[in-house]
Parts: sequence; C-alpha cells; structure tokens
Amino acid sequence: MTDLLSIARPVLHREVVQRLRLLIVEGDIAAGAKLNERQLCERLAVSRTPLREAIKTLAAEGLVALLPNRGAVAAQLSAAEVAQTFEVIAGLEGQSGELAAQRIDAAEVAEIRALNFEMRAAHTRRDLPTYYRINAQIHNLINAAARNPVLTQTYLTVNARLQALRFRSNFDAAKWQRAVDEHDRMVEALAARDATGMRDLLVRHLEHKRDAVLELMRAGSVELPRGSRV
Amino acid sequence: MTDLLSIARPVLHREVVQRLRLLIVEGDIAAGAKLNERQLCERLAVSRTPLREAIKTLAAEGLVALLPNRGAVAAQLSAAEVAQTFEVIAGLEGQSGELAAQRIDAAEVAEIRALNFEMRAAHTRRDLPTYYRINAQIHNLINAAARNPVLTQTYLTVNARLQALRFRSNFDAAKWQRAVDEHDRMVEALAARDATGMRDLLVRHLEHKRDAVLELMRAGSVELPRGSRV
DNA sequence: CGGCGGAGTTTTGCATACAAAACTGGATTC
DNA sequence: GAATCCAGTTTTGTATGCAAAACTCCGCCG
Repeated sequence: MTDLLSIARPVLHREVVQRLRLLIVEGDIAAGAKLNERQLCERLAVSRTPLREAIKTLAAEGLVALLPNRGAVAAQLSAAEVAQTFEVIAGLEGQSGELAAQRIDAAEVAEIRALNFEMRAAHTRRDLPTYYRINAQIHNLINAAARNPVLTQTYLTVNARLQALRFRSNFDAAKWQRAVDEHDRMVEALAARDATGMRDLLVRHLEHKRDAVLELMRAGSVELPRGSRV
Repeated sequence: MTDLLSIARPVLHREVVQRLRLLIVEGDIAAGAKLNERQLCERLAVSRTPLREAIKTLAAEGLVALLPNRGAVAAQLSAAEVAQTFEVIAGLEGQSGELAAQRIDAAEVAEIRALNFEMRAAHTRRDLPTYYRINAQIHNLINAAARNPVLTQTYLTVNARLQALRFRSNFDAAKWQRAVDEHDRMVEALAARDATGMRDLLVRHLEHKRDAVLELMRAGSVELPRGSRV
C-alpha cells in the first residue's frame, strides 16, 4: 500500500493542518483570534490554497469557526459549550475505560501503572507540565486499549477543542490530589478488569475536571468570549 | 449578528459540502468510488477551489479518504470499521438516551410517542423508506432532548459514515419486529424518565443494528471493499 | 506470450490572479 | 459632538494557470 510512502511524502495542506492545530491548541493563536490568511501564509510559508484547505479541515473538527465572507477565527467556547464538550468527553472516555478493562493486556496495564507512578512523582514535585504530559499519555493508552480506532479518533477530535483551555488551568491542591487518587483507582480497576468500575471512575473523573475548568473560567483564569455571560 | 444573513448568503464551498455529503450518504457516489475533481466540478457547476475545500471538510468528517497525490475516494468501511463505528454510536446514543430521559419535556415525549405510532404503521405496511425516515426522526428527537449540541453534532458526524450502509440494509421480519419492540420500550422508558433504562435500551438497540448490518455485509447485500477479507 | 518501459495524457497539488465583500478613516451633516 | 456616508484599502472567495505526480497504452524485449 501507499501508506508507508505517504508518510515520507509531505503533502502541504496536511502539514499545515498539523501546524495550525498546534498553534491553536497550544494557545499561540488565542481562542477567538482572527485567522488572517495573508499573515498565516507568511508565517507558514505556504500559499493561500493549502492554508484555506487546512482551515476547512480544522473547521470540521470544531477548532475554528468560519464566518461567511469574514474568514475564520480560532474557536471560542462559552461556558455552556465547555460543559457540553466535557459531557461528551466523559461519555467517550467512560466507554474507552469500560472497553479497555475488557480488552487490555497485562503489558499495557503494567505500562499504565508505571506511568501512574511517574505522574505521582510529577505531582509530588508540583511539576504541572510533566503531570499534564503523563496524564495525557495515560488517557491515550487507556483509549488505545479499548481497541477501537474510531472511538480513539472521535475522542481525540473532540478533546482537541478543550486542550487550549486545560493547558492553562492550574489545579488547586485539593483538586489535584483528588485527580491523583482517581488515577490510582483507575489502575486498580484496570488490573481487576472491572469494566463498569472503570466507566464510573472515568465519568466522575471527567466531571471533576469539567467542574475545575468551569470554576477557573468563572474566576477569569481562562479566557472567555468577550462580552459573554457565564 | 450576521448569523441570520449568513443563511441567506450562499457560500459556495459550504453548499458543495452539503451537496457532496448527500451524494455520498445516499449512495449516488458509491463507497470506494473515486472523486474526480474535473467531473465533480462540471456536475456541481463550481470550480476546483471550493470543491477541493469541500472535500477536505468531508475528509475531516470521515466521509471521504484522501490518497496523497491520488485524490479522494468515498469512504469504504471494512466490516471491522463498521463494527467499531457502531460501538461508538452505541455509546453516543446511549448517552443521548440517558440524558434525554433526564431532560425531556412532556411535549417531546408526546411527539416521540406519536412518531412511534407512525413508525409502527410503516412497519405494518412494510414501508421501509417511511420506516427509516421516521426512525431517524425519532433518534434525532431523542438526541435533541439530551440538550447537548456538541453531543448531537458528534453523533451526526459519526452516524453519517453509516448512513450509506443502512440505506440499503433490508431487515428480515424477526429483526424488524424486534427493532419495533425496542422502540416501544424506549417510549415507555422516556415517559418514565428512566435514564439508565434508556441507556441500556439504546445500547442494545444499536448492538442489534450492528449485528444486522454485519450479517448483511457478510451475505454481500452491502458493498464491501474489493478484495477485503471479512 | 507475458512482462517492461517510456512517451503522451490526465489528474492532482499548489500558486496566483481577479472580483466582490468587508473594513477603515476622515469629511460631512444634523 | 455623534452619527453617517463614501472613497480607498484590505481581505475574503472563486477561478484559473502551471508544474509535478500518476495513469495509460502501445511498442519492445525477453
């Protein structure tokens, strides 16, 4: 098949999708900011055609919003939309957890257990960036263990919309401790192949994350749409 | 705001997305068929730029696959991918049902109950097209009652990939009867605001649909990727 | 007779050109 | 002084042009 070759051969609009997605997810392009085509063309050193194709892709993913005849802006989620998105993510991760508990193998459990220790180390050091990185790795491994690429893809797409928010959210100590405890219980549930337990754990874990993010949004630590009412 | 105006003002690439999506979902463009740009340009009477932008959008939705330097083809799901997609849909609809039972109002329950009677009429007449149409309406209403636009959008996007398949799948009498019974029980569960009952019903309903479609695929009633092994 | 190669054609991918819509800023009017 | 209107500019949306990759098909060679 051409799949192996297609990795080697760079297709411009595909590259642009990835670069742009990173710019938005990592906050280099702020939520709500206008995507000026000419500017981005210079920045990414491509012409408008592949750039516009990439923007359409990201619009379908929900990372940018298209304003007819007025271009595109990086998506700006209202508090209600954030809550709704977390609700969907909770369902997707809950299902991932349930399936993972049924399908995971011993090596994967061991790897997640190891990562969980690393994450606890990061928590102990109050090293938030490392914590986030390992946290994402663990959730991705759980997802992979569900053995459902469609589920994984759906999860990644919806989750990307929240990345920009979570990237900046700082935990308070109590909430952070609770999250760490929840991860401990997830490792136990996975080891015990407790499918419904995993589902419940993940759903509640995500509800807590949602509450934490919403609280920060209300406190103004996370940018909100200008003029929006929470 | 410009939202009301933006409906009136046709933006070409947006129109093309909708037209193309219909062509694929309704099977006018068969699964696996190549999307020749020049041909489609003539057919839709647009130039290649908006067409290509539309194709990128549909690729992000999973309705077409992009082959680097070789254009795009209408998505062709293997049996495994169909099973995985149904698994995701089951999770999404299960969640929709659970939330709908919590949030639906009396008028919506009544409307779904009415539609269910219409659907039973169509079943009695063995009128499959009408049955499908009303079935989709009911599922969309349940989704709407969940009061989560992100969930609805995610559901619609993932579900579109299966539309082309289900459009042709003919029920055998027993499976059809079972589906009708399941819908009856959904109406009861909704009326009783039984959230977990709704979830279970919908998950099982979708599992049954999945099995029916997979069986048809194995029997060859639904096109499979050429040369694929089920 | 089957496989291979290569010139010609087609198709894709990207860049650019052009028209229309939106924005800007300043003069004008009430 | 504030709102309005209009010309100039910018920006978006679409069409077209051009180069490179892929495909086709026929002749050639083994």
